[in-house]
Amino acid sequence: MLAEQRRHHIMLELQRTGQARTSQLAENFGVSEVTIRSDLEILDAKKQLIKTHGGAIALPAGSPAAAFEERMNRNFDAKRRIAQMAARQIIDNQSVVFDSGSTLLQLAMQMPPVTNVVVATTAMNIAQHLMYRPGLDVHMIGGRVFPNTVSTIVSDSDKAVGGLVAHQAFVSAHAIDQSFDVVDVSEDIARTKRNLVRMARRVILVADSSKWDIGASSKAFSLSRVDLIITDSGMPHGIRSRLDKLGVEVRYV
Amino acid sequence: MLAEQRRHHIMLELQRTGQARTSQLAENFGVSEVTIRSDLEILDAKKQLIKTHGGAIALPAGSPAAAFEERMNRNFDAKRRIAQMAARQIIDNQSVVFDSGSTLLQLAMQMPPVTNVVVATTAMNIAQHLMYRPGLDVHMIGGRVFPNTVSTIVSDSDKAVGGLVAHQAFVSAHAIDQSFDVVDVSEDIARTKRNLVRMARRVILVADSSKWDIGASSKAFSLSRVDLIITDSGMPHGIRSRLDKLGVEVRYV
DNA sequence: AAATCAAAACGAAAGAAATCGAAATATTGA
DNA sequence: TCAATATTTCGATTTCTTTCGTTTTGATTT
Repeated sequence: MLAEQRRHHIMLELQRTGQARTSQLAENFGVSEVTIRSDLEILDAKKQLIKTHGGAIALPAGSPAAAFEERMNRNFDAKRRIAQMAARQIIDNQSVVFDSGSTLLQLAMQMPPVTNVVVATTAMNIAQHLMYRPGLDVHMIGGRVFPNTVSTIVSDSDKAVGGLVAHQAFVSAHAIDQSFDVVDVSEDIARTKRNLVRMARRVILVADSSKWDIGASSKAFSLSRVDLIITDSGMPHGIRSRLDKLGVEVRYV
Repeated sequence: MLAEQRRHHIMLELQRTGQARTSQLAENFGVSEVTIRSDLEILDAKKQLIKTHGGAIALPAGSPAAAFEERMNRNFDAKRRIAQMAARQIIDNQSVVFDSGSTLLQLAMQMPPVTNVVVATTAMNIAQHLMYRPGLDVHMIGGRVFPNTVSTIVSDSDKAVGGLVAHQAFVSAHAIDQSFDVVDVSEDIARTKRNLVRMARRVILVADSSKWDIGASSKAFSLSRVDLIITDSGMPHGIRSRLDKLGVEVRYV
């Protein structure tokens, strides 16, 4: 049986029962568990299922918002620690820009009490989390709404927040490729991140270690444009030594 | 059963009954209570439930969101009928602007299937309702976020959607005073409505009859600027006869 | 209020199952 | 055949789960 066909059958099984165990699938198809795991990883990357410990579960039915919630849980612990460290960078009387994404939502949820801070964001869920907090002035950056991340696509940063120049921008990465460029799945999203970066004097990148050395189609900006990288220490050794030589401040949590 | 799926089922049980006991869950899933407790701890850390002695309870409904729900239910039937009529004004290949508020959210929820329609709105809840719909291009109009209505305050319409000129604007009223001006509680909100109206060639006002002949501090715009008023017939007779003489098209639902 | 008691929760340690990384081997398609 | 892709093997690591003794909690009684 061809690999592609086997993956299709995995999807069928998953749609039938809602879950599938690695061990079970390996036995059924007569291949090793490692092979099944790589199948699941591929299907997960295509957002056709959600890989879990021991197997995989079907995507939550209906709302893609539920799917976002599920993805929020991935690498949750690393994201939380990264967000905690990032939150400490925010001080009173500052204006900050928040990108969208699960790590940034975590950051919003962990934000310490501050006074007179302006937050501008493209993410609706972040705006809704922060808008009731005292001491915060929350601005939604307008643009076309992108359902996957519940956030807006920004075409031109000048018009974004009336020419606001922020002290700091907190940006996440979908992936970081071999030449140390922050890349994303579409030019729209890449351009948005590029514009957010342009809005701030200091750029802080938050990225858990699963993002390193992965390619994607559209370049957003180079790591050299970043002032501080907050990540966890789970990336391959080669990456880490190159990163330390780059001259950008890196903090491992 | 996979661990991840068990946690999902715990959430379902919690949403159904509002609470769950550790002992009960352990028995149902056939695992030890320690395992259930670790599940609850993980879910608690993700703020999906609140762990208590003996089990867990569902998250309390957010108070400000609940207040909006409350407003939504007031005069619900009239709002729904008004929204239905308003929805019929939207046709293919148009661009429309939606104000925020409960009647407009109703309108978004009742929107018929259309193709190639651009919707620009200041209301985050409306944007989130519409963003998954095919045939729609949803734009969030940026600005400072106003918690009461979960929407943005627009300071300058020119910068709002890159100079978008819409075919129609659907605007709600907080109140309409004796001189037939649409008025609101703050200058910020009034200015926002004024800007939305300015963005469109045709203005449609949706207002249930409880809004008539009530004063408020800040004028948004005059009724003479409106092309079509959709309301129910519950207002005082004096108002209605004056309204019919105004020269603006009025539909009663 | 203070004392009491059973149920529940916690901590640590250990066992089992599953995953990951890397290198070796097999299969496929031009 | 060659190169690219798929698959397996194997040891190290992580995650999940349970057991058991101790501590905490919440309700009841004094």
